Amino acid sequence: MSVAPGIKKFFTTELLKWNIEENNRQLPWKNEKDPYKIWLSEIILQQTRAEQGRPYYEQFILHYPEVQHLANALEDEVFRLWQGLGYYNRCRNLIAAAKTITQQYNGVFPENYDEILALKGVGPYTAAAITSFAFNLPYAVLDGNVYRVLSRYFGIDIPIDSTEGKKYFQDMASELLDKKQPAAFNQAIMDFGASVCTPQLPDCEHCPLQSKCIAFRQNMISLLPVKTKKLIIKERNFDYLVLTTEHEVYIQQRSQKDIWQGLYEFYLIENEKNYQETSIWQQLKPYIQQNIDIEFENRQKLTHQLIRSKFHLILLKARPSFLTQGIWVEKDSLKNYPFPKTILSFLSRKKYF
DNA sequence: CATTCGTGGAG
DNA sequence: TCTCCAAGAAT
Repeated sequence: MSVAPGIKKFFTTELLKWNIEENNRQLPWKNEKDPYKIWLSEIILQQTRAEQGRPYYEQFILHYPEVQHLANALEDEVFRLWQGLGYYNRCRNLIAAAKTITQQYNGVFPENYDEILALKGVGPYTAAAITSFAFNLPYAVLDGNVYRVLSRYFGIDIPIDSTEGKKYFQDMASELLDKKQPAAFNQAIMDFGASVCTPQLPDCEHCPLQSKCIAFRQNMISLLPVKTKKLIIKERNFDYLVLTTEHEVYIQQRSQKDIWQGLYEFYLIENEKNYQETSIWQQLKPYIQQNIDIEFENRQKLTHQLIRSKFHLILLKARPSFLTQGIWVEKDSLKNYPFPKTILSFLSRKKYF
């Protein structure tokens, strides 16, 4: 890192000063020292805005005040609490890690970096956050905020989504880290990125780092950080057969390896121009009492996908014998199962359920 | 190493 | 309506 020492010193000093003066953001996990609660908040906050994650964090703490409560909970119940947060693999890993801590570590949260990193769902960022916040160990966090702040202040145009960029910025963050107060430094740089050095329209006017910020001086703020990869949006068409009998509905749990893993849904036919030409429809035909075609349709824009879902409400005379992968549940008990937003928006109309 | 995983806020 | 992207990790 060929930067004048004075520039680095200025960065750390001003950042910590800013943190003391402007640290008035009231978030429940702020200044928390319990590693369990820090871990929980960090998993919830991965790729998630603080205000979106906050109510989930509060519910989890309420239901599972200690790690063994989480480890012993029913999986569907935990997924119900996670419902709506997205990235459901985090939830599965959360449960797995809770079991590891409870069983392998006898309920005591491990205190060193490598053991914490080995927990399911914990990567370099989360391990650094937990060790620094809970135990004040000198590990520098590297998240979206840190990439942005460092790339702008030091004027680095190495793509942050490249292998080279990851190593470069991690080394830089580690070097800048105030080893005497890693918790405060990590907290400061992330808060600063979230509230001053924001992705769009950063508040350069009131920025304490402005005078030495390369991006500001060279009018490069909007160009940094650099990313190379472009998002490719995949389009998918879902036809949901909402199979019902008089009192029951057929639902099935989504398998791994795809979106919404672990959540439930109705019988799904994907990417067929006409669902009534499928073999499953031919099998269903003799059971059908009433078919309300395309009762409800919606589009869900995901980060990497555009999903168009059509819901076909179908009343059957009886349970077909060939549907074995899912379960039949009382219409009233649907609220006990976790569903993706697309399904919930259908259910929320409460016209039939 | 490139791809994939949700949802919602903001401009 | 469209785009970006958020306290990243697993595969």
